[in-house]
Amino acid sequence: MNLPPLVQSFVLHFGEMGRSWGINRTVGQIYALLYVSPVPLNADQIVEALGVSRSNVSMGLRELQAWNLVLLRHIPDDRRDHFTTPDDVWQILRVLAEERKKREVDPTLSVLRELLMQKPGTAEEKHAQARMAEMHGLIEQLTTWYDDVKRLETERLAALLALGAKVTKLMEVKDRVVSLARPRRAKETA
Amino acid sequence: MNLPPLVQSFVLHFGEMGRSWGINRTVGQIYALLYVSPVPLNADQIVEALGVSRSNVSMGLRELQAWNLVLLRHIPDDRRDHFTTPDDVWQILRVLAEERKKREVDPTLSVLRELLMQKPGTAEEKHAQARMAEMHGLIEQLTTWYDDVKRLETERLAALLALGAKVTKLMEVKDRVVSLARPRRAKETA
DNA sequence: TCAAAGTTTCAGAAATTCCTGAAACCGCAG
DNA sequence: CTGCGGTTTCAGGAATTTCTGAAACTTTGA
Repeated sequence: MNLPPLVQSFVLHFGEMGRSWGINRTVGQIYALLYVSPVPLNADQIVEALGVSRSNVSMGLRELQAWNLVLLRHIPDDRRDHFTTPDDVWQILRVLAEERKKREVDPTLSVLRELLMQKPGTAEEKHAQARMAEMHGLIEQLTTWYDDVKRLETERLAALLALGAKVTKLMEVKDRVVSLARPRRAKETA
Repeated sequence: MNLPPLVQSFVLHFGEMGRSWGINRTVGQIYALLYVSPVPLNADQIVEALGVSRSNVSMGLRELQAWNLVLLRHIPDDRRDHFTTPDDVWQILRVLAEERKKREVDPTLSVLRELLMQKPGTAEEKHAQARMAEMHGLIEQLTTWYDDVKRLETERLAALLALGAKVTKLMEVKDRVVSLARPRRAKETA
């Protein structure tokens, strides 16, 4: 591996991190390299930079494409494919969230749904099913929220983030306003 | 493996899922089993239920404890340790988020911070550092938000979730109210 | 149509991770 | 102290994943 030290540390870290992250070392390194590179790179340049085999790079790039984490760039007068990462980090975040959901959450959700359809035989199964229902409910809430939020433009999303827990303040205010606006009845909170 | 079919499917699914999830098959299975079990189980019962070796179960339980995903339960007049999962799914969610952050995000954040302190030599390094700064900024925003939100009680958190993207509506309302309340100057949005 | 440049596939070698059985360990009751 | 019920550790074999080099395939320009 022949890279400026700063870049090298970054690349190596991503390689290791990839592990706890569902992608392999090489894939992590390729991504990191493309992420910090000022220009799109072709496969051979990646081979050169990382010191891994050509085929390994090829497979890595395929995987990153499957994750929608790299883009193909055509350089004029060069037949070879060149690769970059999307450069807006928010965009990257969205892609990442979407892909992980697809891989880690959706399959579980569908298994749960299926199991919840079945008739429990024993009391034990009944209990198990109740627990599964709890899990299913939570995951469904989370994904609904996510589907909702992911549609926001970046600017609004950022604003929301910045607000953080203070949103609850906003909610309190709203509740108060609402209950002022119409005569108080029993405990009702919109 | 000798389990009611419903439970078995669930357990097997978690075993497979564990893969894309940073834990190994056995650990996933143990967790799933404890999650749906109506009573705390001891190690031998787990061995029996899953058909894996005693030592494998022992290691699995250790790992789950490291993740704070299982609880030790003492059953009167029984020397053996019994295990369950926390039963509030929201609680589980919190633990999970916390642990994953600790493992997947914090190390990256600290590497980034370190690399950002260094003086870039070449122009290439300078660009790389700028990219790292972007990434660092985003991650920091996200973790700040997370730290903020994780402190909310479950009820509020759920309310927030339910609101979903509608929060932005709330924000718009607020902006309008604020700008009504005081005389309009230049473009200022609190 | 062919050759050259580039890319992908794939079988098996290398590396890593997971799992097991045996042995060591621990705490306690007798 | 000793034996027992119980738990943990660990070396090495099994299984899985990752990586490589060679061969096959594709595209393009002449």
